[in-house]
Amino acid sequence: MHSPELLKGTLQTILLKVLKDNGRMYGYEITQLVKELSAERILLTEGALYPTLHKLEAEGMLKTEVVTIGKRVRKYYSLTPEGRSLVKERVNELIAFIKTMGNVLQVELN
Amino acid sequence: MHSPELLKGTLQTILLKVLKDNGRMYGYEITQLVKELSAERILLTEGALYPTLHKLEAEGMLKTEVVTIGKRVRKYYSLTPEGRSLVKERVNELIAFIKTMGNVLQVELN
DNA sequence: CTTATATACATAATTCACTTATGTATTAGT
DNA sequence: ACTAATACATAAGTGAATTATGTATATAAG
Repeated sequence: MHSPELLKGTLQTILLKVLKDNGRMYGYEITQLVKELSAERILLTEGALYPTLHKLEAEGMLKTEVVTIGKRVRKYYSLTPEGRSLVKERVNELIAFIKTMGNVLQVELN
Repeated sequence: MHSPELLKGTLQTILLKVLKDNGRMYGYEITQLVKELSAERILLTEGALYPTLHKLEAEGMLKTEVVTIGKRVRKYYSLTPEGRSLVKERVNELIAFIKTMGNVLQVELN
């Protein structure tokens, strides 16, 4: 498990990017995918996940579609066009940040 | 300038690593070096810098030496042996985190 | 010579993205 | 029948940062 402090500031980027790569997904599904992609090292908490999804939706970055499976409700999220621009921005920002850290810490990152 | 949120959790690592690479340094000197190494993209604020240096000192990771230049006081910081182990840990932790992010976001980091 | 900027430290108040805790309800496995 | 997994949501609390403020010396510019 990575230090939660390091995770700070990366949650929006993660959500937007997995939605870009995988089309529409629902909250719980995202937690499972991120868990898998990170080899158990990033375990998204619901207290952070849902409020962030709601926020991105309120900002018009995500749109939702509620689907009922039996008696169970799933809320699918997908990117809006504005969300699509935001992903690129956020991912580039993170890559730039990581490169800067490489320079400051004088380490190779590959 | 990088998003301050991304910086969170990296400050201790930065301080420890520049002290490891450059021997003893004082606070203001660290801010200038980090500014230079990051091409103006990481500007350490005093409100974060000094309390963090004090905390690392209190934990026995750093030792200090006060030097008077004219009427000006400088507080030099350097790593203790325990600080030296901590740097390695912290840098490895950050590298691991960055690799995980690369996997989750499916991006190349070099 | 005086005014602004840079150097150099320090700490208190505030912010905000997260964690932790709690709640509700359905579905599947044993 | 019970437990764990699935699936959502929100309120309370935390802590590392930002912002603001304070003190003081040194230097450059006009």
